[in-house]
Amino acid sequence: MPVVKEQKIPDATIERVALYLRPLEDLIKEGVDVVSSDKLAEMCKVNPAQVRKDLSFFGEFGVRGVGYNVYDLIIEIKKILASDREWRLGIVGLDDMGMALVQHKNFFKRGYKFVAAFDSDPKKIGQRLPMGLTIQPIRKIKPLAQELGIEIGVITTSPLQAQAVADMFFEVGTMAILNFSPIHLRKPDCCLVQNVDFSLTLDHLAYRLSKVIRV
Amino acid sequence: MPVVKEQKIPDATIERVALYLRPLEDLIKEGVDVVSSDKLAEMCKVNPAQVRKDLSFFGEFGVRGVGYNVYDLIIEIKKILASDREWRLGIVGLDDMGMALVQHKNFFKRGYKFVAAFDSDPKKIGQRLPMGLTIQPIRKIKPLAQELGIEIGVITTSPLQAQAVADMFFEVGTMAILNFSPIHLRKPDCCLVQNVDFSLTLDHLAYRLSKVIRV
DNA sequence: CCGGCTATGTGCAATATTTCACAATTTGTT
DNA sequence: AACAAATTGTGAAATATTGCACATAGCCGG
Repeated sequence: MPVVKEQKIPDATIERVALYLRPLEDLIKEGVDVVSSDKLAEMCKVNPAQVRKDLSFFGEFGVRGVGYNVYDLIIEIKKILASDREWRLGIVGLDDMGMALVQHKNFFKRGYKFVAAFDSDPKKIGQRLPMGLTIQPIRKIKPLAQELGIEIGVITTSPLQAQAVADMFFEVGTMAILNFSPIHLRKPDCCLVQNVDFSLTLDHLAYRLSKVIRV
Repeated sequence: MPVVKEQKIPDATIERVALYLRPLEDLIKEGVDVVSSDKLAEMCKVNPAQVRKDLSFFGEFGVRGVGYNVYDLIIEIKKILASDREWRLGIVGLDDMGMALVQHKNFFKRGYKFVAAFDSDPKKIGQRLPMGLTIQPIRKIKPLAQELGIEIGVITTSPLQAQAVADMFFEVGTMAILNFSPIHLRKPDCCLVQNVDFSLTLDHLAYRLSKVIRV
């Protein structure tokens, strides 16, 4: 009887559980339908006990002596992550980064669907995107976010505009922002902001590289 | 007498130390030249003791009763992260994502310099980029990476090409890859791969959002 | 239907990270 | 020169995460 325990779930666990998804999908493609924690752990370069413990936070998905049914586990993980449904995204800023995100095929596959696109550049407004969207002016963010039920706002504007754009989303009930702009966004307590900062990623890589080189 | 201790430094510490950099640079712009761990912690939404402990892994940079000199601390953090020098990057794949990265101003400011660009699309080869680079064919990766001393390879190709491209870099001594392709790259033990996967980021955000909504 | 085999789920120990709390040090004031 | 105020650096406690090790449970062959 799988029961979700009332317990604090480590952030790292959520991250790993999301990570398990892609290898599992690869297994499906290969026609494999049962996988052990050992196998999955090896594919993800983590500890097998960790895989089992991670999953056990959310229920009992395996069969002792056998392993996990790959298909079922994918379904369960999607339920856990709330990615067993469609999420409606709006994007602001359609320079190269924005265009790259809008066309990103994995988003669509995983149920992340861009339902509106906004830019402040008059030259861009009115342009059709490959995905069938038309670029809207910034002033349409509030009405459209509300009308279309945008749940996640993706911001790739300059840092100068980012806060104002985020505030517009917050005002009409969009509670999550994926922020590519290098600025710390102020936000209401109930809302979520997830920053993506490639400079930080490169800083970390450079740090590790400098250690390797020195050795 | 600042001494770097022989001790394992948590990954999270490295990440936070990199994070401290931007607020510190903001302080410089505002003309502030001394900052306390409390102030810096507040700006970064972390615990003040954590700021002090993080820095203390690398030396003693503050003055008791006073705080940290902002300018000096920036210099020290850059030394810590090995971002007190130029890093030479090569990028493979110049669709929107690649173009966005090449033009990313923060990279340049932080010393990350693209010295070559490669693509497999014959239509793209020979094109000049705004940064003064000319797009080269894939077969030039090995000679150019070697000749130009590329230290970090940035891969934004399709997953089908990513492994082959990574291998070319590894073969000529490029020891770090920043990988935007949704595939787990095989690598020699001495080399580093840092993956960037927006689907995972969105999965995590959607998870947190679903908790907030439910409450 | 029993016994052997296998791989999960989990209590507990080991490790790692964060936070507290305070001694140490500097500056400024009388 | 002594003292008050401020803020660092850090040992030690508190908390969190990871990994081990094994009891438990399902499967299969005879």
